[in-house]
Amino acid sequence: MSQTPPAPQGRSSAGAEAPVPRRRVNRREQILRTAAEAFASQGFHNTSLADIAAMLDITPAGVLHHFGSKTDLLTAVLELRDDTEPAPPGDRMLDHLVATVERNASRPGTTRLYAVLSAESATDDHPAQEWFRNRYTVLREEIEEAVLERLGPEHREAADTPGPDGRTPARAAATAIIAVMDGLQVQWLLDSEAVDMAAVTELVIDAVVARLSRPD
Amino acid sequence: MSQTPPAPQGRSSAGAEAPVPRRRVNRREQILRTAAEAFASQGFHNTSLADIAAMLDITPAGVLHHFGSKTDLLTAVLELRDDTEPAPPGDRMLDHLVATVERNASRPGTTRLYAVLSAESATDDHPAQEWFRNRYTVLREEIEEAVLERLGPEHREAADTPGPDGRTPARAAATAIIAVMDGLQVQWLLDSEAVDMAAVTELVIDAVVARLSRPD
DNA sequence: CCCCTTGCTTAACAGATGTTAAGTAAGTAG
DNA sequence: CTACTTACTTAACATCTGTTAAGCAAGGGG
Repeated sequence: MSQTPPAPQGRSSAGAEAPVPRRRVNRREQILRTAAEAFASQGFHNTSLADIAAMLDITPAGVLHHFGSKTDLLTAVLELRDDTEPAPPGDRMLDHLVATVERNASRPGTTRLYAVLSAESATDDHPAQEWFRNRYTVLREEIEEAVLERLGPEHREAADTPGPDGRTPARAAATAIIAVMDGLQVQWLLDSEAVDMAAVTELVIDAVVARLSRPD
Repeated sequence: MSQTPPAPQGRSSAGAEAPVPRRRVNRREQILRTAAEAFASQGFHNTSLADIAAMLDITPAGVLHHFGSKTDLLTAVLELRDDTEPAPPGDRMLDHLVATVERNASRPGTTRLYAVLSAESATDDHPAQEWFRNRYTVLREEIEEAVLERLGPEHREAADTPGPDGRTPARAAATAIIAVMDGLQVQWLLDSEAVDMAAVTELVIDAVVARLSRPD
């Protein structure tokens, strides 16, 4: 399960080293990034504190000194959103989504983190469940708004009118866009040659928006 | 993690029972279904043989008597496709997909099994990785064919012509359709009230096919 | 009646798991 | 120099992990 043997438990190997210059840089963040990497590679349940500790060359207890428990660590990792740029408001957010997907394609680590954890969170009593539930709710609202914006005033009303099930077409479109982005990640992670995430995302956004403009 | 205490390890509780009429029905299948249920609820790594054994009221070793290892169990579970009806060929397969999604919405168990395992399989050295990689490859080919069929002869050629990246529009559409179905499952598992899987799937299929008909 | 197969059990294993408590060494502020 | 804080370590824990080996009870076929 882990990638290295039990780990010799103790700084670097031999003893005649320079005492390591006591980093003043946030050790917390360093651990956080390492943990994120590990969770992305192996999922949450299949990553042990020993794995993470070994990557940092410290002991499991050393990790727990900064975060009280493994669950707390996960929570902190999820909170560490590295959206360098905030999503622009209005319908330009849809372009931003495609750009984000494109950027993700060059960073398998972050991509895997959310792809793996979001699905894992759907299991019983998973500590990240509430976090993802809330994330999807907010995302659906934001993207719905962006879709309405792009449609323009003449189609806006139709797309904003709830159907028989109480859900608006624009909301369905938003749900679809999020779903494509998520689903693509899994396919891409398994076979990156076969999938162009950004192109397919763009295709779906355009297609769905066009569909709301004229239902035929 | 498990749902019951360590499990008293031994058939039913007291001893004065009828000897249990030695089921002749395939015990293997019974175990398989139970394991599928457990993997769906908790994922593969987070499910122990003890969990599965407890649900069957036997010991972990009893489970391993039928399947040599936990990994073998997973493989067997994945092979157990319960597609009651085989997918129809031609463009009617697209309708079949929507019907399948609709049926999935009434069976959270199976839905969760594939949603959770497919994402989990994207982690390092996961035993189900090859299985899912192959599954997606085949699915993409089949759905691409169905999309071309639906487009009709007049648009077929354009959709079947590879773009600059060597991938055909129809293939991109197939990738998109699969991605939506997968992504929807996670959103739905986390918040079934908020998502109508079948409706959104249909929306995307229609929208994407229409888009291939007239690119605007 | 014997033997084989099926379906388990009990026992033991080697190792990993998250977490705790207590101690230690180094830097920092006063 | 002293007191405090930070960042760990060592040690121990209780529990769970998948897996193996050997044995036993029941039913069926001969």
